[in-house]
Amino acid sequence: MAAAAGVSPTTVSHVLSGNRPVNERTATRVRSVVSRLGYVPASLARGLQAGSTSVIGLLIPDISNTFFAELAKGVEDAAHHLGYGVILCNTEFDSDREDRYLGLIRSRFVDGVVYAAGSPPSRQRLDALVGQFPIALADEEVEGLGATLITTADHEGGGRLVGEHLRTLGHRRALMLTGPSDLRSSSARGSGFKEAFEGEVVERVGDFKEESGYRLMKEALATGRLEQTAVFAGNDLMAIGALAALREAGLSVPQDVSLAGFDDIRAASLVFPPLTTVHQPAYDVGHTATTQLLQYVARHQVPPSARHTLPVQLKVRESTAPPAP
Amino acid sequence: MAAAAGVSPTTVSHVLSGNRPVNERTATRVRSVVSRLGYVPASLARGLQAGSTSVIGLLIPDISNTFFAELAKGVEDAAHHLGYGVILCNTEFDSDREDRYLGLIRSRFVDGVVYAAGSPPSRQRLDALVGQFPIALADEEVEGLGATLITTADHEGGGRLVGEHLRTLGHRRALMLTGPSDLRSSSARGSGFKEAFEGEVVERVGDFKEESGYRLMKEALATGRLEQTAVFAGNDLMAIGALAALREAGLSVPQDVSLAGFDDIRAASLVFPPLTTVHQPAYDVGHTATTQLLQYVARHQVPPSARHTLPVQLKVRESTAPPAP
DNA sequence: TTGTAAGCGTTATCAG
DNA sequence: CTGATAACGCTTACAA
Repeated sequence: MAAAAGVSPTTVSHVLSGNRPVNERTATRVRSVVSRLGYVPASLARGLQAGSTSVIGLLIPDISNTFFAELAKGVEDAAHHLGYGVILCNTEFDSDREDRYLGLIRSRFVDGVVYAAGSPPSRQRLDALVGQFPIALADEEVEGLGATLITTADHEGGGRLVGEHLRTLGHRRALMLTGPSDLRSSSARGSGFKEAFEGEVVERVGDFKEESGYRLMKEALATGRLEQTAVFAGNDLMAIGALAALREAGLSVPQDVSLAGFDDIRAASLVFPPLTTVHQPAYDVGHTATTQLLQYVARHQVPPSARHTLPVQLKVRESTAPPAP
Repeated sequence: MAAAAGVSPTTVSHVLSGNRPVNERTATRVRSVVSRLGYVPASLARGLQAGSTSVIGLLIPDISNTFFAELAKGVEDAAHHLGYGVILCNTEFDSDREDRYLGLIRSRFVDGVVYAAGSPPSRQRLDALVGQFPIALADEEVEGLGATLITTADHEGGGRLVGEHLRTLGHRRALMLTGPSDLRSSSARGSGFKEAFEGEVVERVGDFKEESGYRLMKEALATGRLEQTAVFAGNDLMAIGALAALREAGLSVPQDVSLAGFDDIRAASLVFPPLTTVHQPAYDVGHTATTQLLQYVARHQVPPSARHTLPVQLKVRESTAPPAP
């Protein structure tokens, strides 16, 4: 490239970066050759020299889950806006896969990480990174981790909103279909709910997947007549599973039983009946986490501890109603 | 690192790569230092030396669209399986953004690209790349592009399936709410449909977004009584929009009008009534495109022209029925 | 205003 | 069996 323009690589570099003045004639000549040849500086070489890649990693368990897809969009938007690329690390809840990606991170292919795959086995793996590498936890916090940026929705507040809502409607006995008990997001939803509901709550533990909502609901139904008048599912996916089980059992929502979810994924408003749920700002979580992270990454600093809790919103739709008399 | 183990960098490299025999004692010592220090070779330096990054780019318009999210998952799975990472390039249908990402590609940050953002303005931008850079087109082909790998679902066949289905039910007049006319996928669905339907078809052109389905349906309804007994939307999103418009107009599906979509996104089976649609193997499209692409990338070859058309499947649900007598 | 040379952290080649 | 050296393609002192 330099040869083609009859100048040194240095000059080409400076023409392109504007890092030092270049004679206008020379610059023009260089630019014309650059565009004729379609030359673009090799980002690897540049990154090696600069000690940074302008790319961040996004670790999530499942990109086809609309919640994470929204979050990913927020991350990508923020990153793009600040001049960073995003490398997609889909773990499928698989620890081998997560390991591989953590390796990629430690090989300094990325300048920072937005970590949204908070399943517990991740902890030890993360430990090695945190404090030495810029990480922002999104959506899920990881217990016992050192200094980190944390951005989550207000899970506890959301649970509280649902609890109040059902109590106000007149429900006194509720069934909770929770997510994994070792996830803070899951337990926080539950504790918020129980605190506000004040009535009798029976818990069944699932895993945030649709199938577990279905199965748990089936099990609850199998014991005979359902004792509770309301069901609070740990997330919308589980609620949708529970809805199917309820329908199969000939129970109608909300006449026979009220049902509420969490997340407000797109499907929640599409099912019949549309689901009462807690809107979680997935996009904002991703966006905020990324903006926070990059603020430090750009200055070559390891981020400090800080927590951002984003507000949630109760969406009352048609799946909840007063209990049958 | 090398110093800490008392050997040369060369030896460290060989211990880690296994590229040449190393004395077992030396190797053990090196490995212990490696793990104590948590050393991982810098991928940038490695990539610079090797002339490849083991990362591919995935260009899509919108990761929060479930179709693309599924496709992305297929891409990521295939890539991961073959030892590649995926960098997420979400264009938001924005050409500036696409340009930035194409720049990233031309800077050789990636070894290849899966391109699934086939909006027409992309063509000239792609031209500069194709033939010099490994690209696989997924889901959407771009007209007039040179040698490329193309993987799409059988859009035309899918349209045909819907056409036959509606004709068999007894419909003779249909309204088509199409996607952008300059997308092959969209026009192919339409031509397949018209060919098989054999009846009278009125077309209205939208843009594959939910809102356009709603608007187009509204417009059709505004002209007075709907002349057609069946509506074929270019994709499920548009069908869901149309469904809302129909509902608002007091028309019920499928009693008053039959409605079919395309894609079989998750929401399609969740809406009420569940949508008759064409299942498009989004995951497989992504997976196939990536597998094909990497086959050449791994050998440092530019891929030849080849086309893979993946079969689609008609999912008959409750939104279609014989026309009212 | 421009060029030369060092160095970023690897791996391949060539020696020993 | 192991080490020195060059090279990957850039950017940035340092020189001219």
